[in-house]
Amino acid sequence: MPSIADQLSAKLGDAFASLQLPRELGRVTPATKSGTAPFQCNGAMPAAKQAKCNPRELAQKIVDAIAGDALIAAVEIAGPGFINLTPAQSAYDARAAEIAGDDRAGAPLTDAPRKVMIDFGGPNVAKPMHVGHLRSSVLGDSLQRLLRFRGDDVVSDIHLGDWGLQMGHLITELREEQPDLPYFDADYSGPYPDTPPVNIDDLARLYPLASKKAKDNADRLELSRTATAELQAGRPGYRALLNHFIAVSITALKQDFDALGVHFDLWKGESDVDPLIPAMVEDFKQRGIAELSDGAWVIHIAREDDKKELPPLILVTSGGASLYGTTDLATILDRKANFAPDLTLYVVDSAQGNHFQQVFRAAEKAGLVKEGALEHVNFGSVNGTDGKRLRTRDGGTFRLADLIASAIERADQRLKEAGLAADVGAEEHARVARMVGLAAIKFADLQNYRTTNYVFDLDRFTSFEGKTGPYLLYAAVRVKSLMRKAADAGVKPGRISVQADEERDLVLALDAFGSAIDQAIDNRAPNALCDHAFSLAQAFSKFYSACPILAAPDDATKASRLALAEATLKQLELSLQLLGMEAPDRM
RNA sequence: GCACCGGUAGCUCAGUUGGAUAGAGCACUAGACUACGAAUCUAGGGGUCGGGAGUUCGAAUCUCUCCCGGUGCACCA
Repeated sequence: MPSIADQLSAKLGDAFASLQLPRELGRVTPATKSGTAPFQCNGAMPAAKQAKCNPRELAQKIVDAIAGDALIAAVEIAGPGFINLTPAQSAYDARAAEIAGDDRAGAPLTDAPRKVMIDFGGPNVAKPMHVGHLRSSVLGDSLQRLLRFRGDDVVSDIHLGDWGLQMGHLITELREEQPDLPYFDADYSGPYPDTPPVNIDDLARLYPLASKKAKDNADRLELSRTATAELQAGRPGYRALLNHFIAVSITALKQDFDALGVHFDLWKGESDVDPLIPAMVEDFKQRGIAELSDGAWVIHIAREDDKKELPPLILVTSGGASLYGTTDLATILDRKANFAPDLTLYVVDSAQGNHFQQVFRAAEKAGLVKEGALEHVNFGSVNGTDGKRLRTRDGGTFRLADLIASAIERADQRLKEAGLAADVGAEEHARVARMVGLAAIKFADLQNYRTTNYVFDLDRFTSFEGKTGPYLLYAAVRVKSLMRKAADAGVKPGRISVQADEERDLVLALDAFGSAIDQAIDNRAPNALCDHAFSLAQAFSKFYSACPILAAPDDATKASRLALAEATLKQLELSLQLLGMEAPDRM
């Protein structure tokens, strides 16, 4: 059974179609104006414009066409031509029963599943993850959950940054520290040691050192460039080192992402597509896609109607090295061969807009993909309370691991202050603090539309009051507690009969689940689902305070209200899950 | 200079793709615990939607222009 809004849309669509007007104009949405009927249709006004007639008269014809329908209890025309709709009591009861009995809590599956590749996370082998990776990870993870839930075939790839100059930096800096390692001896014929010469802390230390030196020393930079080119040309010692770097890095990253509750299907990196590059470059040269310019092979991607001058994508540098545009193109080939996605989403910050425009155009020009099959899901920056990019006290970049740890610690404090999760044992208390801390930062991140820069304020995020992750967890925990009490009292959920206003409003909130998911997916922005989860929790709170359940006057009412509570819990937990959050049983 | 992303209540942010009197949370004011978890609920004050012009029955939303903040502009990723 579709949502009440969709059922009404179908009726109104029929009515518009019967008047030779576009069916889409019959779309019914929740009313924006409180105090009127719960649903509205605005289609009469654009239709009147199109048919050059009076909108109120046209609205009247629509109303006549739907007159007497069992689904609709009342219709009225208001203002310039709004059609306000009140569904029949039976529609609420039936829809509530449907949601209560549905594992998907009323959210439909897509009827046109796609193959979607989603590229997010994108951590760097050379550098520890920082705040910037938080948004990509949290947003990308929620998107993959949403797409899968709606029925698409999804593959996620972390797309590790393990190629290019940064690797040259690591190699040359390690060489300065430990020149006697066999990896640097060009005459050494192997085998190389199995034990890595560095740990994750070494990697985190070496890269900034080299990067800083190279910044004001051209010779030092050249050293790294040469090493990069040698690595890419296949120098065995450097390849062996690269493998160590990647292995050490992945071990650490897996811990971080497990802790964050974020999953990737593929742990591929830029270096994985290196074998594809020579043939790809050769193909581009032969087909005239790539051209020689200042000693470099480039792909011109500017178009005549461009408002700005777009620089070409550099495929091969004059030094013979490939850049990240090169590996991105090769990655598109690799994914095409292994998965053939209909759509690829790149969840990467807005600053890289130019780069993706270059890559997408180059890929289209080379005929690798259909137009529109690649999409940059861009997002804004994370700022401190001063409005500038989040920094540590001494001005350094904020490590993601530290950020998460402080959120969990703050959540722990909050729980203790409120006397929550007090009698569950130390281990369970720590588990609850983790869930609350992660919910705090994930919800805070996702509730903003992705392109806005948002202010990171841990005190606000970890509050149990207001529009926060912890509040939603609390709301779910409260319903769980209610369900246990009901079980103890022998009350069982039963047939739903919507009576009170608060019950009706709760059903209306439940009814909007599917459209919230659609909106989140269509905009590639889960904030629509955050809004839904919050308004559902609010609708439940109102219902909860206005409509006693276990103390209801009769058994039928108890059973009906308990069924509503159960349906709410199911949908709330599903929503949280799609946002990458999890509620404990008690806290 | 050019381009991209922003500018909405004191603060932090939504706004279903052009609809009705622009919403939420926090903060503030006043109420409600002999109460299924009051971390809740009820009511209230608070706005030149950055400025201006245009498109039309109707604009926070579309077009143009200007102002402010952030970001990016061939061999880093």
